[in-house]
Amino acid sequence: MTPSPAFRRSEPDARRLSLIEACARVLAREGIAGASVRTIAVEAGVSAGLVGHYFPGVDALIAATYAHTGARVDAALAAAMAKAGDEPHARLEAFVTASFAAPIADPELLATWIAFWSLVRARPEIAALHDEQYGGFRGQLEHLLADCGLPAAQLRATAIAITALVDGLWLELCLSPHELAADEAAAIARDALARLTWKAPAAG
Amino acid sequence: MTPSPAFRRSEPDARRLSLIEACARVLAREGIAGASVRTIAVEAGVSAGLVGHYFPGVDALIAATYAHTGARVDAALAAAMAKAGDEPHARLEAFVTASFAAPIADPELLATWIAFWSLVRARPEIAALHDEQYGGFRGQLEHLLADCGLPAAQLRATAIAITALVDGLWLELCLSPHELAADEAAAIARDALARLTWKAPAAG
DNA sequence: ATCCTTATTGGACGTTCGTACAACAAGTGC
DNA sequence: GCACTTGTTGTACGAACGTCCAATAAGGAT
Repeated sequence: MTPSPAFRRSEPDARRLSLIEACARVLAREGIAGASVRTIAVEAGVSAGLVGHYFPGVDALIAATYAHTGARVDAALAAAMAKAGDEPHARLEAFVTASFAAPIADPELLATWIAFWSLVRARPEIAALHDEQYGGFRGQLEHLLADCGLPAAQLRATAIAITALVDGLWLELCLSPHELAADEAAAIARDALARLTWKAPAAG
Repeated sequence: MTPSPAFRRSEPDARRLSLIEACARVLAREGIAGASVRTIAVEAGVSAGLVGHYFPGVDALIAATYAHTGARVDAALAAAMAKAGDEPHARLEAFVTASFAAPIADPELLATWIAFWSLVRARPEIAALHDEQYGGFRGQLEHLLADCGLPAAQLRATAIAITALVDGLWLELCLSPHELAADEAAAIARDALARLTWKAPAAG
């Protein structure tokens, strides 16, 4: 009979990915405080030593997990926009409301995201990733707003406001899922988007 | 000559408070991962063992720090509202924009706040504090909105949107202070508040 | 079948963690 | 000046931490 192997070799890229996904799950479940090399390794079903084989340190694994998660979000947003067609307003609304539908509105993903936020101040490499992610998001938003005819002078402030709204709704969606559901968050975002992108009222 | 004392006794309440404040500073500087008993004790200028004398464990100290920080925010908001007088719209605007002025717009306070957010999912007692804090904030907001004549049917959604906006702006203020300044955040919040509280547009 | 590459394991290392506790000493009442 | 309370220190302990590395073995190549 064939002796059952004690472990199975993986393609380096596949193993790398499985470690990243395990790291994301641990971050979502236990937060940054519980994301130790051993915990992540157990979650991935491998030995602790293997983490060192694929990443120079646990910090690098966490940073890679951030980058991977960010790419997932970007891809989901791009897909939602592509699905919305060519009409600028439809694309803008799709871009914003996609944050409150699968696969982005996943509590696990949001919890992972919050764990990253908590690292930005203390870890410069995480801060760099954040600036890149946030800048990309706001840049796309400004472009979409311009396509919708928003005056150039209002692009920055409006994009910041919408980004803040989305992030804030993410927060509550994740921290108090019993208080706020994804579909309600989507409705709130849709309404707020319409109000924030209307012609400026006469100053009073 | 008088021998200089090796240490100074403090009133229990004063020492307790100094430990809480030291904990907040550590959370702001290093995040939750760096908030160990020893680090906090050094920050407070006492020995590590003293923490155990005042709190049953480091988790309790962190929870107490959350409660204390929340009370500080509440007090600052109440003060800003009181200063605004009796006119409902002025009170509402003061309540919202106070989040972007001293003492709330302090990067240290915001960093501490983010550290708490990262704990909500993993620690039930922190989740309870969060629900209380968030509920209180939104409750006050709904009350102010009602005073401003907003229809009852829109109170909840509008309060959630404004809270999300404030939280999202806090986030960016703290994570990318070089990208977003407090006064710009205040201006964005003021404008968004006006737009979000206007009469609903005709659908279409 | 044998060799070779290298993914993978498991244990060792020094450090830091949270907690407990006996000893010490500061301040108060007498 | 003495006793007493208790805030405070320092240390000790086991557990968990990140990292390193020699030994092992899986799977493809020949």
